[in-house]
Amino acid sequence: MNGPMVLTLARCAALSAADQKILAAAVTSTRDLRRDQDLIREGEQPTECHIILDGVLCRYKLLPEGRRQIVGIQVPGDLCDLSGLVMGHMDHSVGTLTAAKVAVIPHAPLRTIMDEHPAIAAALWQEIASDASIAREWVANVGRRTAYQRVAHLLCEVGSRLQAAGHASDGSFEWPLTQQEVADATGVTTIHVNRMFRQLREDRLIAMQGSTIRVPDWARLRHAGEFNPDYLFLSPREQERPSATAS
Amino acid sequence: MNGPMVLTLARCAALSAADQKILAAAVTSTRDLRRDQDLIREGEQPTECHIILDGVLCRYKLLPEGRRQIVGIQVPGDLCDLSGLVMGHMDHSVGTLTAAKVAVIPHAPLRTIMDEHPAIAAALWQEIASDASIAREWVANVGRRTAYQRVAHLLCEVGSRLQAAGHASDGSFEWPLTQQEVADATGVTTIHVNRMFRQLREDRLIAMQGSTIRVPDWARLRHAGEFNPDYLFLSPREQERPSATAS
DNA sequence: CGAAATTTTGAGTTCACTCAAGGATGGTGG
DNA sequence: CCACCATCCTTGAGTGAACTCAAAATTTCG
Repeated sequence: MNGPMVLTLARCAALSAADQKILAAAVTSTRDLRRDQDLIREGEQPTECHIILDGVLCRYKLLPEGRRQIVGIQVPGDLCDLSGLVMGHMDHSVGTLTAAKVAVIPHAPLRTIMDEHPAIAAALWQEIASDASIAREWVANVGRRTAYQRVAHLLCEVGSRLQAAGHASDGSFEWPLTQQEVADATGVTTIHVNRMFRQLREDRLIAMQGSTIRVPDWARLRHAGEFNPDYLFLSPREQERPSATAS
Repeated sequence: MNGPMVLTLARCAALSAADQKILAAAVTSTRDLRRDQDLIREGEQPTECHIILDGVLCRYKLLPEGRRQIVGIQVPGDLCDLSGLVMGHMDHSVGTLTAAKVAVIPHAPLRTIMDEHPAIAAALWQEIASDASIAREWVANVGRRTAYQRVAHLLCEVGSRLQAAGHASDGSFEWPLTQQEVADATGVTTIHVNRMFRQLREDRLIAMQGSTIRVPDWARLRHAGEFNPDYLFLSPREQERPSATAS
């Protein structure tokens, strides 16, 4: 492995240091991806899994007439193609939203490790179950919330998860999505997303400078997006809410 | 157990007869549920799992102001609260859409069985992973399809799954949802669902008599709903498409 | 520095929503 | 067995949130 690889599985709270080391040892290589590159495509039958070391990716589906729906965001620490391991083929594609770096673990040794280390198997179970939970929350988000609420909710989720992954500080973080991508994630048009961002700015729920977003008052943004982080199943350590005075 | 219980796990294709017997032996009791009754509620920490023997249930989330989003449908053969086993607490509620009967398996013995029978553990993995896949397809459905397409898509999914569960014949099946519930599943209003049903009828994509729906031409309905069953991961045996001339 | 991608704004349109009300259906009890 | 009540389904008319089309301003990056 190239130097001291930082492999912090998102659900590592359930893993001992020894188990984490075992997983890290199974990594055969890393891959650097540029922005807007696919890691896997729907229908493919992958033979390896990927853990995100850096960068932000998304799960998405393509529909007729060029429509696209982003069905999930993946941040560092996430295992992004377990469904390929479990089901044999991918029901969706995974691609980058930013330049990214992923660790590669072939399926075969991973299966062996899971057989021999129940705690690791349990952590991977949780990864899949939390993916399912997040997808269900997204159904509710696009199904029953207004465009304004959907964008606020997405801001909360991405902010919380970047914070948990150690990529936010003091309520500020790099926003990894273009407005086109926010549109594909929330099921509205790009133009309308732009109007919602403007309104969120006017309402002082967010402040943007370039691609950095600052949230002056998380409680208000959470309220606006009806956001309750329970569905993310972040471990208590990660739960630390991005508060204004975290410092 | 009360008589010859029919416990056909939806993903039983992956299970030997012996393994199925082991699972069935873990069932401690059955529960009869009336229509519109909750099996589990969001936030609860269940100590047992349920396999649907008969009837149709749904996963749902409640939102402020009485809004509700149904995030999944469960048919006979489905294991409907594995997420409670894996994550400790429920991120959503599960309730009946029709009168139903479920088999109860306590968590503790189930964990033991999973440790000792990898094939059973694998089947449960697949159950969770397919839940996640279905939820992602639902995100795309409510996010990027018109009301007409959403209802057509739901008709296809429920029809296919009832068919796979042995509850449909010759392209006809009992439709288990009220229009209110279809609205909660597709993210539109009840009134608009009614108009979409009318249009589907006028377009000869479905025919209804009472709560029985007949689909004269599955290919056309699938096309209308952009429905591709791959995301359901039905086993080849169950894959048999409800065709017009199934007899 | 220039080309391409992204963001921003305006004007008009439409799909789906709200409000309102009548009709069908099915279960329950007298 | 029928009357009644509750739920569910159906339809119409007007409204509004989000969409489409068009185009300019800004940022990013080779």
